[in-house]
Amino acid sequence: MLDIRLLRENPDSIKQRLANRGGEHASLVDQVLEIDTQRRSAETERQKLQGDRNRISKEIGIAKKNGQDTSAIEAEVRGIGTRIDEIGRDADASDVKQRDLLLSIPNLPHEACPVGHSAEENPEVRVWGTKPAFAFEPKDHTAIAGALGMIDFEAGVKITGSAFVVYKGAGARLERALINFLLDLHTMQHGYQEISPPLLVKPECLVGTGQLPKFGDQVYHSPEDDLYLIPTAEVPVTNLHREEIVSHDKLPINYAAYTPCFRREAGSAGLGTRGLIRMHQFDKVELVKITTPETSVAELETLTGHAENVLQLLGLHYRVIELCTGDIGFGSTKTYDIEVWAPGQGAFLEVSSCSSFGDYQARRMNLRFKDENGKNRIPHTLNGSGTALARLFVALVETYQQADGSILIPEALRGHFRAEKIG
RNA sequence: GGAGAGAUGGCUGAGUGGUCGAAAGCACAUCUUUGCUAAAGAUGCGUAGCCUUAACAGCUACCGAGGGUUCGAAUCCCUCUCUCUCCGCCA
Repeated sequence: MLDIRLLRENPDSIKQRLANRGGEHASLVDQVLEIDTQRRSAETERQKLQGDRNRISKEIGIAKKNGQDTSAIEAEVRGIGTRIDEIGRDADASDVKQRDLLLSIPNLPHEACPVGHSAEENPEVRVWGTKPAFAFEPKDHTAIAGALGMIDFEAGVKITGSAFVVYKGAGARLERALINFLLDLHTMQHGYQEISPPLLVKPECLVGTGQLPKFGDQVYHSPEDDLYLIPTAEVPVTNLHREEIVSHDKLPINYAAYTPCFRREAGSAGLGTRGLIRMHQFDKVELVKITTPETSVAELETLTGHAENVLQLLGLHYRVIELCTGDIGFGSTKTYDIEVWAPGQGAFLEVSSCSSFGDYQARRMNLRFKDENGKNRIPHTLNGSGTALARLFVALVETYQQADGSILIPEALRGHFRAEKIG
């Protein structure tokens, strides 16, 4: 959520920066400002009337104590009360409307975020490693894992539906080894505290991180309980401190959480046609940071480095790209995507998206921190995948496939997998 | 699921219709004093909004949440949420 004061003071520069995202946001800004004017005038009027009522009511109390008749003055205050109700309804309605509008305006891209219209204009930041060479034609992960009995795509469809999958045997064990490897790396080497959150959350949490109200159709919902299945651990973990004022000496807060993630992927093309690449349910280890505004830019680099370290340790070729203003997410100010090379696909797959949200999420969830001077300020929130599991699985299987159809387990993972190869 | 108790400021805890945004204590901050590593005193010490300002100040709202009664609600009524205790059930 943007600060209404920023909008009041610099509406034109806000519109300009939002325009870099593409899409039509200027009229939303105008609407908010119009409502804001109405809201404030109603609010001022209401408060003046409330002040009148308080003062006169106090006089009634005193008069009654002195045994005086107060019926006339009571009638007067009754009239004020009616006015307060009327004006109050207007003020409250404007308030709700203003908040709704603010919640539907995306975040401002950071000054450092490259300006561009679409994914084609995302600059490549760096590349690590090289494409592995094969003495044979590398196979697709569905073929390799299928042959080894690691994944049963048909069973997933049978018990749930398309874009759900059943891991079996070495496949399930590889998935579990990866989870443990990632959690151990981030908690023991990178200094994150491990969190194991609920997978169902209240709607307020999704409002806090920005999925609601705009993207409700992408999230699974249980209407009986009004609970949502999390699309990412970012939601419960960032919301751990919703409505809180944390002390400055607690910052930065660093959390790592493994959870399954659930996404409806409504409107996504190609679902279920490419093995593990786009699923309704997938595992992910998520990194979340809450920082001071002064350190968030540097922390985004650190966070991205932690995610990259995963791929480096596993010996997987990857590149880092920065998303341009036309491609960054709704709440993000600046985003790096990490894409791992999958030889069987002949393509890079996005396994991590690392973003700084500035104060956008924190303002939505009323998260604040008390600084050294005792002032309440709004912290910055960041998150990044460290990393998504299904696509990491794909890259790993396709990169380490052998001519005989077996899969070599990279050195760093052997302690967790407890074997050197599959097949 | 059943029965009971409760929810007040960072914490403890008073307050059952009229200067209560809320006593007192603790904690915390600043200052003073004595002095020595502890104590005494003074002052300050919630959040948000509105209106203003150079700044201070002022006004309004908030005593779990929402609604109601009333000229006036922390206080009375209703609904909900949560916590605790006991019983039942369950992993």
